[in-house]
Amino acid sequence: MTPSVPPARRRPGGRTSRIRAQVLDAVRAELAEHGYDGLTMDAVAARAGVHRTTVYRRWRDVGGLLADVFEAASDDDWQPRDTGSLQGDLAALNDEIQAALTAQPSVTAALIAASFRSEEAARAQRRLWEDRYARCEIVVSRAIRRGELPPHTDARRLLIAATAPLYHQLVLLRTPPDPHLPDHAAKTAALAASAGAFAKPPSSGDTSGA
Amino acid sequence: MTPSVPPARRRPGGRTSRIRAQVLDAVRAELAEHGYDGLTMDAVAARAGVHRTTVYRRWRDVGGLLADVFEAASDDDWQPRDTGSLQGDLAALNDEIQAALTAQPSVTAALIAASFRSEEAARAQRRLWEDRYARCEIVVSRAIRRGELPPHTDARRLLIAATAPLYHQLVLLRTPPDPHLPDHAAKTAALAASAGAFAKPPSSGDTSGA
DNA sequence: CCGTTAATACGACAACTGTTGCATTAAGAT
DNA sequence: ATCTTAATGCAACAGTTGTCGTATTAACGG
Repeated sequence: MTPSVPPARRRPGGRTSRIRAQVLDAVRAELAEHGYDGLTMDAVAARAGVHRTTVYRRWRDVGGLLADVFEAASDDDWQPRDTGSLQGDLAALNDEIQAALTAQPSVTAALIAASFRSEEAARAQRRLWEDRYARCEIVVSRAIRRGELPPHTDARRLLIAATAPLYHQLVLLRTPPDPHLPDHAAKTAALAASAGAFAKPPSSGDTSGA
Repeated sequence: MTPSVPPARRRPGGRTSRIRAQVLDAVRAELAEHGYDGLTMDAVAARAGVHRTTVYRRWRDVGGLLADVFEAASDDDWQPRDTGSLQGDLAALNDEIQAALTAQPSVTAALIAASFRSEEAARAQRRLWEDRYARCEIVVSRAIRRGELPPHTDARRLLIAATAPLYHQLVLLRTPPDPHLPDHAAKTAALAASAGAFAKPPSSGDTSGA
């Protein structure tokens, strides 16, 4: 019997995948245009040129649509820039975040907002965050290798400390973007990090790095 | 201290205010029970023991209900604790935030999530954030008075740096609560602050604080 | 090529959402 | 106490949302 086919689609042929692409494009477009509130199953189906029942049966509800969009979002080869310094890397990262969140319209911001509408979408989004922060950890290991940071620095906490203020201002507080904030948050986090604020005990059995 | 009558209600008598209280209680209860998605005008009216049309006419939609809840939330005398040190004050603040966000069920978390559903609710929430962060600025001025911080420290940025990681983890990333995070984030922010990371140029015409 | 059947389209339907006109209740004024 | 009318209750309505049975299309296998 089938050795390791993904448990999913039994007929992933041309039409099926074409309709998926049409529908996901429609979701992103509706999100960007009308925000999370304009995202109705009906509008998505109409824009995709597909019948309502097709969308209902394959994706069940708005949460299913969003989850699939998050799924598709991981399929890229993004990685953080290498600027040669920790502060520079964090600032470049923050610049990207600020640009993505303040674009008009911003699919990113709409996706974050929309993820509160369903548990399924929230799970998919959590996986995406996890993926992105994992890819960013190389920024920290590079800094350790350069001697900018003590070994056993907690990469995740440092990255969150550096990026959280941006999300807080733009997503939760919804204040207008501050052009200095990306640099400032990066600088603050780098300062605290080099002072050892994110040191963690070496994980047992791992006495010397690499 | 309300010398001028609010320009609003032409008949704020017993029944009107009683119904408002019933409805807002119902909103909070529905939010806590079923989250933002269970918050329907119909359910609120039913729980409040009020007719649907009454809710529709007075609050128009879910956004109006939420905005009124945010409005009512400012009517308290909350203020940050005074622990004697900057780090202690920030940690106490973070403990409160973490407790509010991880309560089961958490009205706070539900309100944040729900605020993405309407522009009106978002505005009301922005006013509430502004009010809370303004009340917290005394933490910074106390620290300056104690000599823990340089004068002209940017209170808002410091407070956001200290609290943002908590919101990021619990609201956006939705990771399980870390019991050490409140203290750690406070410690990190206090460290950066005392190193002058939040210094700002003295505002013109304000040469010496108070 | 043809047969099988998963995937989609279609149309009808119940349930829910929000609106409107009118009747009823009670707050504020005389 | 009585009057006025703002606020609420009531019932009927149109539009929307989600579901289901069935017909049609096209992907995969021979």
